Amino acid sequence: MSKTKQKTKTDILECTIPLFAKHGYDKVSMRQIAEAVGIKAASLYHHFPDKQALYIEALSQAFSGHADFMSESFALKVNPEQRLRQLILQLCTLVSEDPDFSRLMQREIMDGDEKRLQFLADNVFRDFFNDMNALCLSFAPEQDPHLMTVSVLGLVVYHFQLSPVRSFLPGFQNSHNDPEVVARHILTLLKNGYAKALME
Amino acid sequence: MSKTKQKTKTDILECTIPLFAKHGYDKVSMRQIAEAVGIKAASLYHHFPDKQALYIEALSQAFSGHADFMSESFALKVNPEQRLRQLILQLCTLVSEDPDFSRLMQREIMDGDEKRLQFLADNVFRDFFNDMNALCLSFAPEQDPHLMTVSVLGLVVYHFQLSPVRSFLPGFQNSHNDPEVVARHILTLLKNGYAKALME
DNA sequence: GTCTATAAAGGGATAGAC
DNA sequence: GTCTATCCCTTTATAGAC
Repeated sequence: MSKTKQKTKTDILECTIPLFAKHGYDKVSMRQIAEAVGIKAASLYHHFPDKQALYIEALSQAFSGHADFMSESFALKVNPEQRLRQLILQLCTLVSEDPDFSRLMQREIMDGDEKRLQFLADNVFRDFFNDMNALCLSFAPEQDPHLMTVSVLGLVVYHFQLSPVRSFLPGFQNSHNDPEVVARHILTLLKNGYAKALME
Repeated sequence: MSKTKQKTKTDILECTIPLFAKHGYDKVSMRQIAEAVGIKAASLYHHFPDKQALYIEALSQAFSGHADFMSESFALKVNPEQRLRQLILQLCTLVSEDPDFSRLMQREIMDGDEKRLQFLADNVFRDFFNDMNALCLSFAPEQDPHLMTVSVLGLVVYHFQLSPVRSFLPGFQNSHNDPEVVARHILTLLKNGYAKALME
C-alpha cells in the first residue's frame, strides 16, 4: 500500500524532472505533468500539496546523487594533474549526458530566490567546490582558488550551454558537442596555463 | 503625432526590457508592463499586435548596439595580446554593467526556438564570433578557433552568471564581482596558456 | 491614443463519488 | 488512489466609448 504510493510518487517525479528542465516552471502545467504520468491532474494533489512542493521535490531528486558523483573524482589518490584531467572529463560527460540536471541548475541560478540558492549551494555545490578549491590551489597556487574553480566550471558548462546556438555560429563542427573533444580542449588550455606557472 | 506614438512605443520598450530580463517571458504580464509604463494593458495593443511581438521588439532593442560595441574591440590595430586584454575587460564590463542584456541572452539560448536562435546568431553573435575566431587563431594557432572562442566567452560569462549563488560558496570575496578583478584573472589564465604555446 | 468592460482560454486547486 | 466535475483566479486579447 505504502509501496504503491511510493512507486507512483517516484513515477511522478521522474516524469516531472524533464518537463521542468525543458520548459521551466511556468510553462509546465499540472495537467501536462498528469498527462505525462498517465493520471489526471487532481490525483497529483494526493501526493503533493501543491505545484511548488512538487517542483522542489523534483529538483531535489534531480540534484541528489550528482553531488556525490562529482566528489568521486577527488577520491582517488593521484597527482593533481591526473585528477584535474579526470575531473574535467567527468564534468563534460555529466553535463553532456544529463542535460536535465544542467538546465535545472541554470534555471535555479537565474530565478531561484535566496532560500533556493542557499539549498543549491549547500546540497549540490559546497563539497564539490571545497574539493575544487583545494585542487586548484595545488596546481595553480598563485591564483585565487575561488576564481579558478569558477573558471574551470565555466569552461566546461558554457560549452554545453551554448550548444543550442552553436550550430549557427562560424566554425562549428559536430565534434564540438563531443564531451571528450571539449574536455581535451579545456585541459590543453588549462594545462598550458598552469604548466608555465610550474616551470617558473 | 507619429512622434508621440514613437515616444510611447520607446517608453514601452524601455520599461519592458528589464522586466523580461529579470523575470522571464511567462512571469511578466501585460498588466505589469502597462503599470510600469503608466498606462492600461489594453493600450499596449495599440502599439503592438500581441505579447510575442512586444517581446521580440524588446529583445531586438536590447541586443542592438551591443553587437557593434563588441566589434569595436577589434577596430584598433594593436598586437593580438593587447587586443585580447582589452576585449576581455570590455566583455567583463559589459556583462557586469548590463545584466539585462546577459539575462535576456541566456534566456534566449535556453528557451528560444530555432527561428529566434537564428536571429540571435545572425544579429548578435556572428560578426563578433568571426572576429574572435580570427583573434584566437592569431594567439593560439594550434587550437580550434571555435572551441577557443567559446572558452573565452564561457570564462567571462560564467563568472557573472554564477554571481547569484557565488556569495554562498566557499572562498567568495566581494572583489570576485568586480569586472576588473575577473578580467585580470581570466587574462592571466589564458596568457599562461598561449604564452607557453608561443614559446615552443 | 487611452480608457472601461468583457470575452475566451487556461491555470491551480478542491469536493466528493468510487 | 484515482476519478469527474467544478470553482476561482489570472491571463491574453478584443470591442467600442471617449
